[in-house]
Formats: sequence, structure tokens, C-alpha cells
Amino acid sequence: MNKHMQLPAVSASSPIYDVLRRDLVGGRFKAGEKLAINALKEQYQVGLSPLREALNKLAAYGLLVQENQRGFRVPKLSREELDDIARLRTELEGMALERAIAHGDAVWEADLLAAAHRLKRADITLDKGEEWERLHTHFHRTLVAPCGSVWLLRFIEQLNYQFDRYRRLGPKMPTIRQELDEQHHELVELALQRDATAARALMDDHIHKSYEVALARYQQHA
Amino acid sequence: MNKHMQLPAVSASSPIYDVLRRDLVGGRFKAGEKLAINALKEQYQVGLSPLREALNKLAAYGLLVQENQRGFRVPKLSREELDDIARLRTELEGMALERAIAHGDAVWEADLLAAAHRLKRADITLDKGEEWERLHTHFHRTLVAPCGSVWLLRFIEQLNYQFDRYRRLGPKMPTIRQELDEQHHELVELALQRDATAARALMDDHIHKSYEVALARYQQHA
DNA sequence: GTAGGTTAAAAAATCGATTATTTTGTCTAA
DNA sequence: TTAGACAAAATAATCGATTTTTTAACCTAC
Repeated sequence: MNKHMQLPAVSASSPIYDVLRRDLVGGRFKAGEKLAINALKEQYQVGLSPLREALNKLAAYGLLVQENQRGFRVPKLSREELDDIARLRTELEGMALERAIAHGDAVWEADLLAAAHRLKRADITLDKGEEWERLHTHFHRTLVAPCGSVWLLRFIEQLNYQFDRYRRLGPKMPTIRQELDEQHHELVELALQRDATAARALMDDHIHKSYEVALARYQQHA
Repeated sequence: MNKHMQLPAVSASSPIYDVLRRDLVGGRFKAGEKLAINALKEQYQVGLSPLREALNKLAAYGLLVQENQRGFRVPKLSREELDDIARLRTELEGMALERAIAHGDAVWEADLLAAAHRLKRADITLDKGEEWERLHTHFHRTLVAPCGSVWLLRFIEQLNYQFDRYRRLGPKMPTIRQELDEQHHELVELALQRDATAARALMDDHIHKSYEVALARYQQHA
């Protein structure tokens, strides 16, 4: 495992919190939808208190909107917000990648290679979309992990969840995905070569391509 | 009021949440301290459910640490984290300020002047430290408000709360504070002149000076 | 005297029920 | 027909009590 710093515990390991976050990011709820708490209670087979606490956390985290005395709602999607998220991702992940390349050690290099390999394997045997998502998230996290800033990592994680709400609106697009997957490996190569400038440029392009996928899906979605 | 975008509702207006956040940022709890929920319940005269929901939100927001089945704890302070926060503040607020200067309109200019003036007034009649803090936060928020990025504003807000946990460790330092206050007015001037480069440089310096204050207090605190 | 294990006390988390608020439907009057 | 007021239903929020887990104290055996 990584020896990197202890995160200030964003996700207390409450199972219902994790499950709900996964379902929100994965698009199991419609954007703008109002959550019927009692229905959720049954659907997920949890008590009211743990459920409400999870919803509160998710709201603080930006994956739900809490309205005064009227419960919780799935945030709306908008072109403007997608642009915002993609732009900030570019800035923050670029920054983090540069720092990671400056500080990452041999363990990081090994982790990176492993994460990229597992991702490719999961892509070839392309069952289990959820498993691919997990590995994809893990790869991008590994890439920036040794950037040295706990807070930067937190923000990047948050932005990625938000971004995925758009990206995962539609079904897979095999051609563009293959292109993106190749970039994953190129990113590893550049990172191992410690070429921060080229890596950052590629990361910019990678996020931009993902953005175009997300945007297309968002526009089809309407 | 501002006509700027609807934030994705970070703070649901639960009164206990706001009060607790203020007290956490203001240093009414010791860093590392374990929160006794029943004591809080009495102290703040609230029920268990609203209290726990507030604590959960604060944990998701990074102002508390939630440990598996052992309640909530005030996060520890560390030199490394302070450095991290200050550095990220510099990057993010600099970015936001540049964008705000590019997009801010006449209403913004007026808001800025008003916020700076109120802050100075509160400083002269220097009673009510809490009121000064409110106005200070409001000034810095106004400065970057029209940056056009909801998420950037969220992250900056979060970082400022964290930063203030360090800055507010000790009593006022009149000399350095005066210097910082002058910078507030200079920031307004540069913003009105739309000199993004100079404004950003000044902001860098402003945050750096604040950082030195915070660091001194943190070191005295041990 | 210390390590390991058992029990008692304390605290956190959860549950079921109650209360308060909002939403929906219906009726009346203009 | 429509706007407004009222009542009923639905839903959210809160409360008090119970259950579970952790922490502390104590005891025993080595």
C-alpha cells in the first residue's frame, strides 16, 4: 500500500454513504430528482438516522443539495458547470501531476505501472463496467498521489466525482475510449521519464478529450 | 445583493451547523480534542439528531474528523498542513482574482469598496473581534466572487476556514494587522484599475504575510 | 509485577415514534 | 373560471429510548 499521508478522513466508512455516493456518481438518480427518504430507507435497507447522516455528508460534499425543510435533491446538471469542472480539473490535476513527478519515488512508479496495467486488463475483458470505473478512478488518483498536498487531492477527488456525473450519462464509446486508454499509458511513460512539461500537456489533452465525451453525452441527454 | 450564481448549497442553514463551524474555526475547541456529543447537546441546547447531522456535515467539509465507531474529533494542526493550505490559497485565490478582475462589473466594484470600507471601520472601533472576522471573510469573498467558477469559490472558502484555524490561534498583532489592512485597500485599488498582474502579486504577498502570522501563532501555541 | 482476560461503565450509533412543516386537494366566493 | 382559504395527507425533522460498541477497571494467573 501507499505510505502517503493520512487524509483528513473525507469518507467515514459508513457503508450507506459509500453506496449512495457510488449511485449518485454513477447516475442511478436523475439530475434534479427529489430523494424520497422513506423510499431510500426501504430500497437500501437502512435506518433513518444513518441514512440522513449519509445524505448530510453528501450534501456537504456537493453531491446533493439540501433544501431548508424540504429534504434532499440531486443537483441539476448544466453546460456551464461542466465547463467549470473541466477547466478546474485541468488546472488542479496539472498542478498536482507536476508536483507528483517532482516528488514521486520508486514505489510510486511501481504503483503507477500496476494501476495502468490493471486498468488495461479490465478494459480488454470489458465486462463489469463498475469495476472499470473503480480502476480508472484509482489510476488517476495514483498518478497525482505524491503531489504532497492533502487538500489538492481532496479537491481533485471532489471534482472527479462531479465530472463523472456528466461523463457517465451515456453508454460507452469504444473508439474514443481506446484513445483515452492509450493516453493513460503515455502518461505513465512521461511520468517515469520525469518529463513534467510533456506530462502536463498530455494531461490537459486527456481531460479535454474526456470533456468532449462528457459534453456530448450531456447534450444527448436532454 | 449579488446577482451571482447559486452556490450548490454548501451550508444548509441549520443553525447548529453554522454555530459549530464558527466555533471550530474560531478555536473554541482544542485541536485534536475529542468531542463529547452529550456534552455538546447540553452546551448548545440541541437535540441529538440535528447535532449529529451537523457534525457529519462538518466532517465531510474537513472541519472535523470522524472515526469509525468512536465519534468526532477536532483535526490536529501541523506545520506541513499550514504550508499546504497557504500554498494552495495562493494558487487558487490568485487564479480567482485574475478571473474576477476580468469579469467583475460595476456592481462588483461598488460591493468591493463597501466591503473594504466596512472592514476598515470595524477595525478602527476595534471591539467585537467576531464582527471583524465576519467582515474580513466577506471582503475576501467579495474580491473573488465574480471569478465565474462556483467550484473554485467553494474550495477557496474551505481553505480559508482551514487557514483561519491557524491564524486565530493567538491574540491580535496590531502592527502586522495594520499592514495587512492597508493591503486590503490596495487590492481594491488594483482591482478597480483592472491590473490583474499587480493585483495577483499583491495577493500573493498578502497571503504570505498572513501565513507568517499564522505560523508564528502556531509555533507559539505548542 | 505484569500480561491476559473478564466485567462494568461510558459513549456512540441506531431505532421507532412523535412533532412540525410542506404539499396536495377541495371548497367557496368573487 | 379563477383566486384564495381551509383541511387533509404526505413528508421532513426531531425526540427519547434502545442497542451496540468502545473504553476503563478490576481480577486472576503466571
